[in-house]
Amino acid sequence: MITNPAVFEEGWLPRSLPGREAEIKTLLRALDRANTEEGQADDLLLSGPSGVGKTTLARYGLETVRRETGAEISSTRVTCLGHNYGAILRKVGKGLDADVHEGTRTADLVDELQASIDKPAVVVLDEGDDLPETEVLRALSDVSGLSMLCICHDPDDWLARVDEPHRERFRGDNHLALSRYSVSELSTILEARYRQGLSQSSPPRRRLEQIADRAAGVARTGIQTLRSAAELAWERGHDEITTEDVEDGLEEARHRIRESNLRSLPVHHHVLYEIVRSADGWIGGRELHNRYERLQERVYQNFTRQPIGRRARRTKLQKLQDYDLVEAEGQGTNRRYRALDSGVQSDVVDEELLVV
DNA sequence: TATCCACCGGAATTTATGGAAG
DNA sequence: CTTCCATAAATTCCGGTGGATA
Repeated sequence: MITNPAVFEEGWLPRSLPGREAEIKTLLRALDRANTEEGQADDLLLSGPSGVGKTTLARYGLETVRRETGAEISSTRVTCLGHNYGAILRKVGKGLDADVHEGTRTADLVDELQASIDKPAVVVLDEGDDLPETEVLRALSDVSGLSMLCICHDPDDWLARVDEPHRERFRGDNHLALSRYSVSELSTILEARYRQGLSQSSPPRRRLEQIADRAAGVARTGIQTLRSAAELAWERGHDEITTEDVEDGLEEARHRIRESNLRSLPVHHHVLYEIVRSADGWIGGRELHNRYERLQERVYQNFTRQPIGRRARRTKLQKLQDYDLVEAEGQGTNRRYRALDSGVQSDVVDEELLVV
């Protein structure tokens, strides 16, 4: 039975990060430069697939350097997704308690930031893949005492969009590329969560390894699977988590993650997703577009948004793949799509509207 | 085999929108 | 208020690819 649900929450900060020793060392060295005469930490790029602990590592590093060196470093985390230059800088300002308010002009934001900084500050720019312009990086790097910790999925793609002079700041030791965990590492992580969130007794290592293996080294999936599996074991009256609990727990965990992914997307994605899902199996590009065009008038009359063209639809379909909602295979005219979990359905687009 | 057609996705270009300036 | 501007989103354009047809 789960005694401490907080252990399985997204924002839980563990006491240690097994399997990330080398990365922590590099991270702490970069942050520790705030304690030198420069009074500013090194800029850093943190990259890796989703769910492997990029955000957690950043938080851990900041906590640790504050605790171990007694350094006064202020920090704030900003999610870049869907925000522009002004919005991001305002969030940074508010996060660092700068004198930034409604009336502050965008042009004055950098000055306000500079004026309010009296000790080293670190801005964590999360979800950096969608950071639209490099203008934000340029502006923030102009502020002395302030450094950036950028988080993204694909470092090559991210670096390619950063202009040349800034690119060098995020290379070599200033780029930490996190990979998925090994089964042994993730098992150790799960063991700690088990002890803190479930029961004092040590769980069977084999079961934890099974979860780690099924989660393919993705910590978020593994932790959520452990949570669901434990709940299922309790409901089913088992003393211990069984293989079956793990398999069903994995499904539940994936289902939850996908539902929350779909909810975060706008209307067009929902329309396309529901068309793919209603196909009940693979659907070719040609038929997908035909259905969209046949249904668009009816489906979109409930929304302010207008239907989009074919090229834009492909972009949305790519996003659905990135969000683990749809898979695609084949090239050219051969390409086809399929919903990964047909149980995940949109609460925005009514499936009744899709009936041909 | 040669030719045509449709789809994919990168890149360039245009359009829409929201905020700031006058 | 209107005009101007910056940015994100959508469209247009195009080379690559694969299936169909003769």
